[in-house]
Amino acid sequence: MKVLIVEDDPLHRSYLHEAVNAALPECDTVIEAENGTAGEKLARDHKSAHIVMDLQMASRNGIEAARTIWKERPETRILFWSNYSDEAYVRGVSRIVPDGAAYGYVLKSASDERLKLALRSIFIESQCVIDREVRGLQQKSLGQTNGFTDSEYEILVDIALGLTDRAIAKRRGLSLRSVQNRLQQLYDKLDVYQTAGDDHEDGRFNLRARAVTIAFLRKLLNYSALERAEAELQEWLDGK
Amino acid sequence: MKVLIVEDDPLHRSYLHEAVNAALPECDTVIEAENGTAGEKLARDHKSAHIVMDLQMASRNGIEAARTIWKERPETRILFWSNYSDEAYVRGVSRIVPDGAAYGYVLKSASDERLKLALRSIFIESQCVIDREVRGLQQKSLGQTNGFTDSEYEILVDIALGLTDRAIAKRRGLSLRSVQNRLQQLYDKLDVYQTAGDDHEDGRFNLRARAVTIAFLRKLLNYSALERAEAELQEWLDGK
DNA sequence: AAACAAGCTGCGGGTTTACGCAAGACGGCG
DNA sequence: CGCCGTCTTGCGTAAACCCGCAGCTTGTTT
Repeated sequence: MKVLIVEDDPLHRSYLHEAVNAALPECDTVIEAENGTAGEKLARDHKSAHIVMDLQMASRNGIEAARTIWKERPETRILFWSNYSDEAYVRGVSRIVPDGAAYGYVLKSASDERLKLALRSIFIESQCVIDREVRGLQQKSLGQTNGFTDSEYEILVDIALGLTDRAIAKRRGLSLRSVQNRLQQLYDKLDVYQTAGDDHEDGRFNLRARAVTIAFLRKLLNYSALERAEAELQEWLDGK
Repeated sequence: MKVLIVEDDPLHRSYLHEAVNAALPECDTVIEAENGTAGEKLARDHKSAHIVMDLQMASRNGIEAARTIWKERPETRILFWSNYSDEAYVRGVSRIVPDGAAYGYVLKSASDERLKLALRSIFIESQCVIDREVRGLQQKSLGQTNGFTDSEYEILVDIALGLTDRAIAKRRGLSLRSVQNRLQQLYDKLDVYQTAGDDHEDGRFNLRARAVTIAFLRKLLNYSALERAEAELQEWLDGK
């Protein structure tokens, strides 16, 4: 059995290496990559079936890498090992995991024991292991209550990118009014009004900008999500 | 000699601990804190004069902590040890360092050797040690060319928070038109137009939102800067 | 089939933004 | 002192944004 580790930080990488050795005696080879790009390449070359991967990496982040890896071989088992449980990450991962694939999401703050258990569960038993904290987010995020629909999230990303209503309409194939409808819906859910008007007339917020701010503060968006969205946007722009 | 380490990540913390021991034989005590709040408290209790600190921490980030520590005892020597050289961090640090204080900014990607050297330079020789990469940013950031004035940065933060022109005017004691002037200035510097109109009429951006996006992508803003700004805003709002 | 909820769309109007134009205000400089 | 560059402010306009109202198209429920 072979395990591929994809992780930026040398300290964390060697820690993972040890953890893998300790948890999986049946594993005879461990290979390492220090960024997403290298990770993809190694996964392809070695036909890796077992991967442990960080989400936040400079060159090409974990979600990007995982997507292309899973596209090539959907049965690959991936354990995401991340510092954060940003809703943006959780949503990003949920979007790309293939049907029936075994994967895991464990926080770096988890104990050695938990990490080892997760390694065995996923790689040996093919079971999904999602950190409790992440699980909670996932439920409320994908469930309708208090969560955001895909279309709501989509428009959130669009205004975060700085598109005008008109541009969004064109991009998503909607009328201007529909875009604005969705915006209102979004403003509602993000509670932009509460913080906005308050009592006085003066403390007003710019709804559109404020929505993005709140989304950021709530980690519904983060840098990596923005980066990804920006890349998609450019792609779309080039395709006229 | 006593050294205080303030760092989230246990692995990095113990690495730092070892590095300090190796680099500073004259150091007899090392104490550790795992977040900014605890760091402040320990610094106060122990009257720490030598601190190594991460910037990105969950509970209270390094900049916040450093500010209050320096406020109480400006001669404290602090070495910032960070993963990133976001312009937002660099600017944040430059703002709070007291006149003549010895401090350092070293990236986590630096070699053991560099870290040890920095430790000795700052704590023993009272010299400032700024990572080359960070230094570059600092120069161009604070120098006028291609850098952002304080007033430009200020208004960038304000729109990133989602304030309206009117609210900004009130907050900063300016007229509406002046606020809009500064916005235009900002749009210019951020090159919002280039990406905006391009050729066609359709691909238009919402300048205000786009400026924030670009600032984020360029790491002129980041989560921690936003968080800080939001806290200041709330404070201002409460003070009517 | 009728009833209903949910989403898309056009219309209209009130507000906010973006910005050109031009008139002061302030600080250096020859 | 007068000249000049930078910053501020008011006026005015065109565009973009926010949103209530109402008519339509769906898919779902009873």
